Amino acid sequence: MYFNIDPKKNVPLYEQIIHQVKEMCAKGLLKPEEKLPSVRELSSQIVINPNTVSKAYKELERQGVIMTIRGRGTFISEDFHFTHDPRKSEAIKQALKQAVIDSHYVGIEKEQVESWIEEFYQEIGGENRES
Amino acid sequence: MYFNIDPKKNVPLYEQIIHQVKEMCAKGLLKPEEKLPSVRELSSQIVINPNTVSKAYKELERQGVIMTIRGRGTFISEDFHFTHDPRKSEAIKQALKQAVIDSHYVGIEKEQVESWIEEFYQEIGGENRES
Amino acid sequence: MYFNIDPKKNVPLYEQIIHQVKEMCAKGLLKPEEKLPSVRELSSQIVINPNTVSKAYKELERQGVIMTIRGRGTFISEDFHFTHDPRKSEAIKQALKQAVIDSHYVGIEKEQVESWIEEFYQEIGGENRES
Amino acid sequence: MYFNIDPKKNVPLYEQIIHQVKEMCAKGLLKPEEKLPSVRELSSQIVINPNTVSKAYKELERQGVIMTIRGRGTFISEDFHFTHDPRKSEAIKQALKQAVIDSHYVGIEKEQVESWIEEFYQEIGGENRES
DNA sequence: GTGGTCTAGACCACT
DNA sequence: GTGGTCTAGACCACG
Repeated sequence: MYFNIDPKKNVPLYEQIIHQVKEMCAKGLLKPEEKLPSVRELSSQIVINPNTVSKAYKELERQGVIMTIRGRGTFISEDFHFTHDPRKSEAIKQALKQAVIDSHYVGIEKEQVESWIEEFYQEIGGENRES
Repeated sequence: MYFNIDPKKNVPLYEQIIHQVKEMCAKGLLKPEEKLPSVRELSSQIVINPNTVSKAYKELERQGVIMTIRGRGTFISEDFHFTHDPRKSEAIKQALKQAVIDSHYVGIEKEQVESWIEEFYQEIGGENRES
Repeated sequence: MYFNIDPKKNVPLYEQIIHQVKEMCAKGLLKPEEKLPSVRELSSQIVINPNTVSKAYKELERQGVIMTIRGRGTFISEDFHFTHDPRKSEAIKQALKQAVIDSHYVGIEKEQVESWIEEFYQEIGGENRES
Repeated sequence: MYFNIDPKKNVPLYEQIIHQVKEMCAKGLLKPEEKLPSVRELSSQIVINPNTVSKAYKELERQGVIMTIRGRGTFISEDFHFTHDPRKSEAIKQALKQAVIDSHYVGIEKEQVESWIEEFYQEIGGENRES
């Protein structure tokens, strides 16, 4: 459970938390039913306001990635199932398109992008929670 | 020069303009030295505050994508060259990673992502301005 | 006496117990004077903190649904009578209104809601304790 | 746009706002594309913290009831479509069941409940946004 | 002007 | 101990 939060990034702190939790889940570093650090714990660990951590946890719960049990804490969902939201799907496609165009302007080759994609799927691979 | 701006998206309007200009350039729909609509023209065309268009143009100029000639108007740069900024490169890699993870949570298959990437490069295709 | 308690719900555990006891009473599955499991029994049966069960029993007793006889245990009241509290009545009306509005937003038809209501009253049916 | 918020209720303030907006929409008192009061406006009107109003608006947006346009304000969605979430559906059914059981304990007759339901649908009727 | 993010600190309900 | 709610007040990005 090591978080790497950077307040200098223009990505909101709570989103950085969301991203990292999802990444750790996807990579199998966090297993279903595993306990996450409590709001207060994590907030003091990464020196951030508890409300900010809470906001991230709430959003993760809304997405079905984690679940909270009253008085006991927060845990990785054991019964995650895909959303298949067409709006999100479209948003992701746009994000990919934008990344490709931006990469083109920075002089990154197509092969580089494809190898990155391959690399990301390697990291997830095999550990896929649905398998 | 058809812009597709949607104020309901959570992407800032000025960024949407930037994205679309860059996309059109990458696809060859806008050629070097081609004239862009004036701030006033564009702002009335897409019903938007002129300041917003101005902000987008300023940023595009800063990135070297377009250039303004006083009294003549705004044009696509003819001498654009890649930046190779390692920070931007890293940011793009992170964006790609996040898109891959998010797609995983929405139930999008690896093949779908790869086909999208291929599709985007097809669109840019032989029209690459520096080829 | 089968309880179905789910700590993942956002309904407090002690309220879930209260609901289920009242439901079983209303359906006639628990008859007046019938003995309830002791706090310890129930808390170990549904794997829950004894304090939580105790809290539920206290509230049920306050509402007159059950009664505790020191040294003998806890029993369903035989002399329950309606409260006719106008504030509770209003609260229930509001809850129903909210459920109707929410159902509308989820796309549930009026007929579905009415059939559910009918179903619930069927379950309570001729077993009404004061009939 | 009259809100009736009561801090003494045990329903959270932001939920009361959510309920009332949804109710006004369902009744046709708020039309699609209509502007809602700004966060600051509403918060000063009902003497509440802006963050609380913001939280309510965020949740309403998540549910697709309203939409926010950057720098312009918050508006009723014109393209609302049902969610058909089976989990929400089940939650609503449970809420209805609980209301029926509670009403039974307060001495409310079946006919009274049914007449309330009918009344609520009368208020919504005809003005249904999807018609 | 709009909403979005973050902080600091308080109080409460639940277990 | 846990998370949930609310307040007060600050700063920022966007239009």
